[in-house]
Amino acid sequence: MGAAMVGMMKPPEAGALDALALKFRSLELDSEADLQTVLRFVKIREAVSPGENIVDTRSPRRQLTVLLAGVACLHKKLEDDSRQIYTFQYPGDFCDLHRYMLPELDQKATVTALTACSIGTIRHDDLDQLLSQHPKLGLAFWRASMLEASILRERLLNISRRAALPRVASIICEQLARLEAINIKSAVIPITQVDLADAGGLSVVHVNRIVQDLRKLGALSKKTRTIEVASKERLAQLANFDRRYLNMPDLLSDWKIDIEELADS
Amino acid sequence: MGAAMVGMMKPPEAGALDALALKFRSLELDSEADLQTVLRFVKIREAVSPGENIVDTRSPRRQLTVLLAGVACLHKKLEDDSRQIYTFQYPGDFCDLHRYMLPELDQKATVTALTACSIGTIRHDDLDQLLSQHPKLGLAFWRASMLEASILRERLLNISRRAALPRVASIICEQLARLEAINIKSAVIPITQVDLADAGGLSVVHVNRIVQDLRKLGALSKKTRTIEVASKERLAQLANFDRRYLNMPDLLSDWKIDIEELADS
DNA sequence: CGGATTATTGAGGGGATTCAAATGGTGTGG
DNA sequence: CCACACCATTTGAATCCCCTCAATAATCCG
Repeated sequence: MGAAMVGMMKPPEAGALDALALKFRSLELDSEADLQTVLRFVKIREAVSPGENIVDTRSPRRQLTVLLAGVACLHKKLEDDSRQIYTFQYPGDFCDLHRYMLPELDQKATVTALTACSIGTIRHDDLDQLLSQHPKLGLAFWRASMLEASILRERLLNISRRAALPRVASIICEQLARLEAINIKSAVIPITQVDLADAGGLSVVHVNRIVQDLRKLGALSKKTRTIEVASKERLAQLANFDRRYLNMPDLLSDWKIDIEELADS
Repeated sequence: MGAAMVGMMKPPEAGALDALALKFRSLELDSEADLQTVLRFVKIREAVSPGENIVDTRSPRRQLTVLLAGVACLHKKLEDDSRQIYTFQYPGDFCDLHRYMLPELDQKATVTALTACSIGTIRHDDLDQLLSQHPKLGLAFWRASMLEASILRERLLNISRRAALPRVASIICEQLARLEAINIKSAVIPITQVDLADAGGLSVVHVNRIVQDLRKLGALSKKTRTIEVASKERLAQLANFDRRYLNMPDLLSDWKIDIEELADS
């Protein structure tokens, strides 16, 4: 509908940018004109298979990458070749904003597709122009970065101070909430136990035991070997999950919010 | 010198904003005019004693707080009243940017003075105007947020995947580098072992043992009971420290950079 | 069908925790 | 100026959560 409003011919890839448009709206980019302008600069790239890198140290540094479909993760390999997953990325998320603003940063951090993904790119040159001509756009990107920081803080807290079970439960809750926010209602989290381990700072073996505990406790489904949520409420309770750090509209949500938590703040 | 260039009377608190000016320059805010404009909107507040909150849930939500002198930390209390320190803050750092952009976020996160601090504030209303009239300012704040995210990622990685000794060593390295970046050359890190524990996700008892190990290994000074760096090189080596994530100019620095690390990236 | 990745289960070890107590340093007030 | 309280630091002992190692299913993909 957005595209129609500005009277453009629908391009063949119509719909491909819906996720990105939704993202910008959630970042409070109010101006429909600004939104349509930036969308026009997105080039849609070929699909990426699971396990392939979307952004790595060898990628050209002259463009911003946007995830349009699929699930990816930002991660880094350590000296002992263990892996830390910083964040999971969903349709609409920006993969490498840090490379645009602080190009010297995070040389080794890479983005890898976890499922089949499709991506778009915006040239850095174009972004320079867009930002100078549409200042509101900068504020939206800024919000995106702050949201990422908020997610990192929450994960830091979980890894640092919580036991394995609430930790794993929290990560699953987050993914569920983020999937909901982009209208993906599936109870299956498209993430392996290996990924959970690398994101949560646990061994795969222990994650497996925790997952089985979560199944016994009624939070996850016992029927599959995948991560399938059986009871969102039970999971959130075990995780002590407070989704406010994700800064999402409550519209779609029927999460239990702890009343006293709200009251004393 | 900056203030003189625009022909202003030097206010009584001349020099108080130097740290903030330095910060903005490090965030690549090139325009001296923009810089002077924003500095003019900073109100200097009274001093804050160690242990007192600079920003908490009861603070008015209508202003941005800037640390002008001293050391503070952004942290959050958990349900079991343990504490997670997200980041340490130094002169020039913004304490509560997140409250400006995403006011619903991180309700419970507070900023507390670790040493005697002095702070400044900018009203959110003024910030609204400043940002719309000086778009470059928004990019600088955006960079500040990305830098914070970078620091969070590094800490996440440390806590998640490294043993206690390199973990503690890394945190100390970071503080040393950040102090250097604002021209504070002291080898004493103004942080207690309790703070180190809360930042590193360790118990105080264990941090103490690690600190003693670091002293035996020649990284910290044996002469004091404070955290005093005896050998920056040794510490960085034990920490496997790569300061690039801090995005700092190398000007002031004589840190050893691992050559092969640079070569293969 | 074979190779690779993921999931699962068992056993044993270790790093960090918790509990408990003593020491040293600092500041406040009598 | 000392006494006392408070906090940070230090040390010891016992415990436990999670890890590593190892091996076996189950699943996916070409």
